Amino acid sequence: MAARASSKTSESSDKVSVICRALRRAIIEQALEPGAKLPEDALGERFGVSRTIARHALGQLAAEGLVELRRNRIAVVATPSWQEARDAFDIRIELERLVVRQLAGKLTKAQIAELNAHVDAEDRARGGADAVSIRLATEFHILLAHMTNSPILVRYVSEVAYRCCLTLSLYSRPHSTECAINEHRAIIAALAKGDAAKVMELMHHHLDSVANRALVAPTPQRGRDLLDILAPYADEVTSNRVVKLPKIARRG
Amino acid sequence: MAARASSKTSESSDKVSVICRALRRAIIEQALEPGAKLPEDALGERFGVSRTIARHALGQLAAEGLVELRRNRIAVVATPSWQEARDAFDIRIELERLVVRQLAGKLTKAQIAELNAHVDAEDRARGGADAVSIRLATEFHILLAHMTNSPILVRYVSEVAYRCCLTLSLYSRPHSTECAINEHRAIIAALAKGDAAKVMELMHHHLDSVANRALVAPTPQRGRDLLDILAPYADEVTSNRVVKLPKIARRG
DNA sequence: AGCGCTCCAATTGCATGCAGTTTGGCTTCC
DNA sequence: GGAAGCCAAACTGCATGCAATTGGAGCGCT
Repeated sequence: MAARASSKTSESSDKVSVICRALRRAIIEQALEPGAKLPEDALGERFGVSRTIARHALGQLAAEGLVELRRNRIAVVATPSWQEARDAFDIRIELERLVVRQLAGKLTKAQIAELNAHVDAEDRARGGADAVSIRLATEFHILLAHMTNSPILVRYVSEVAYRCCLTLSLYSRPHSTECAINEHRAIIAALAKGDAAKVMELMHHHLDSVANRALVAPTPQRGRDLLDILAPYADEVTSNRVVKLPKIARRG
Repeated sequence: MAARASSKTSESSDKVSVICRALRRAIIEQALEPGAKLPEDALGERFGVSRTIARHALGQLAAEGLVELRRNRIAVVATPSWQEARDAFDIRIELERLVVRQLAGKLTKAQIAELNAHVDAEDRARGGADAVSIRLATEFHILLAHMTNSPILVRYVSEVAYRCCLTLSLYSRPHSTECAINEHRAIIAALAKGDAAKVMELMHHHLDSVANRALVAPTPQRGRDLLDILAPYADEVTSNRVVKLPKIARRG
C-alpha cells in the first residue's frame, strides 16, 4: 500500500513561480554564489518580466532563506554563517528522521523502484560536476519527503535541504559522493524492509556524516562574516588608542 | 551562560511586513476564520497601502501556509485538512524537542525569569477569550525557540506553531488551558534542571496531548473539504455509470 | 421550477512611473 | 597621499493604470 493517498504540491505556473524556480536552481547549483547581487532590474530584464515580478520572486526566495533582503539594498544570495549551516543540518536531521519513520514499510514496489532509479542516476552522475551530484543527492531526499504525501513536510524538508545545499557550496571541501550514494541505497533497503528504528538511525548517521564531512570546523577564514572575523583585532585597536576607527583616528 | 550569542531575527519594518504581522495575528486570533476571503483591494484600502503591497504580503503569508493563493482567484485564509493538521503537529513535536534539547541546562537566570513571567501572563489570561489563551500558549513556544538563537529554528517553529493555531480554531472543541499551563511550568523546571531527556519527553507529551485533545478524530462533518467527503460516493458513480457527475447524470 | 447562456462588475496579473535612498566615483582640501 | 564632502547614477519602495480572467446575476428557453 502506498504511504498515503495522492495530493498535489507543485508550484503554480505564475511568472513569479517560474522565476523562483529558475533562481532557486541557479543558487543551489552555485551558478549564483552566496553573496551574489540580485538587482530587481537585471532579473526582470533577464527573465523578460517587470521589476514588480522579480521583486515578488525575491520576496518568496527570501522567505525560503535562499536570498537576503535588506531595505533599500540590493538583494543578495544568502550567505549563511557556519552556525546557521550547522543549525540547518540539525533541523534537517530531525525532519528527515520523521520522513523515514513515516515511510518505513509503507512504500509500494513502484516507489522503491523510483528511489532506486534515482540513486542509479546519482551513480551515473559520479565524476560529473560537483554541483550536479549535490543537487541529485538533495533531490533524493526531497523525493523521499514527497512520498510521505505530507505537503508541509515536503515544504520544510525541501527548504532546509536547499539551504544545506547552499552551505555545502560555502564550507565544503571537494565533495566525495561515493559513500553518500551507498548510504542512500542502504536507506532504501531498510525502508523496504520496514525497520523504522534502523532506517531512522541510518538517516541520522547519513546526514550527520555529510554535515561533518562538509562543515569542517568553524573554518576561521571562510567564515565570511567580516565583522566577526575582525572583532578581536578591532578590540585591540579601539581599546588601546581611539574610540572611533575611521573618523577620529587621524586626530590622535 | 546564555544559550548562544545574540542575533537579530525580527521582521523588518516594511509596509509589507507590517501588514503580514497584522494579518497573521488576525488569523491566529480567529478574527479571520479559515476560508475568509482576502481581496487585495480591500486589504490595501483597509491598511492604507496599494494593492501591490497587499499582494506581496499575501504572497509571504502563503509561503508560511496561512493563506491559500490560487491563480486569478481571491486569496483565502488557509483551511488545512485534518491530515495536514496532524502532520503539522508531528513536525512541531520534532522541532520543539530539538529546541528543548538545545536549551536544557543552558538558560540564564534572566531567561528563566522571562519564561516564568510569560507563563504568569498565560495564567492571568485564563478565563478570558480562548483566542488570547491560545495565542499566549503559542507564544510561549516561540519564546523558547528564540532562546536557541537559531534564526532558522525560530522561523520553522513559529510557522508551524501558527499553523497549529489555525488548525486548533478549525478542529478544536472548547479549549482547556489549565493543564497546558502546568505543563509549561514543568518544562521550564526541567530546562532549568538541565535534564535534556526529561524535558524532551515532557515537550513531546505536552504537544501530543494538545494535539490529541484538539484534533478529535477525523470528524467527518467538519472536515470541510467537500471533495474529500464526496470522494467515495463519486467513485461509485463514476465507475458504475457515467463519466461526469453534474452534466450527464440527469440523462441516466 | 430547472438548466444553460450572456454579460457585467469584481478581481487579479502585470507593467510602468515617480519619489526617496544608497552607492561609488570625483573633487577638494589638508 | 589620504580623508572629507559632494554629486550623479543605480537601485529600491510604492502607487497607479490597463488588460485579462472570473463569478454570478439576470434572462430566456424548455
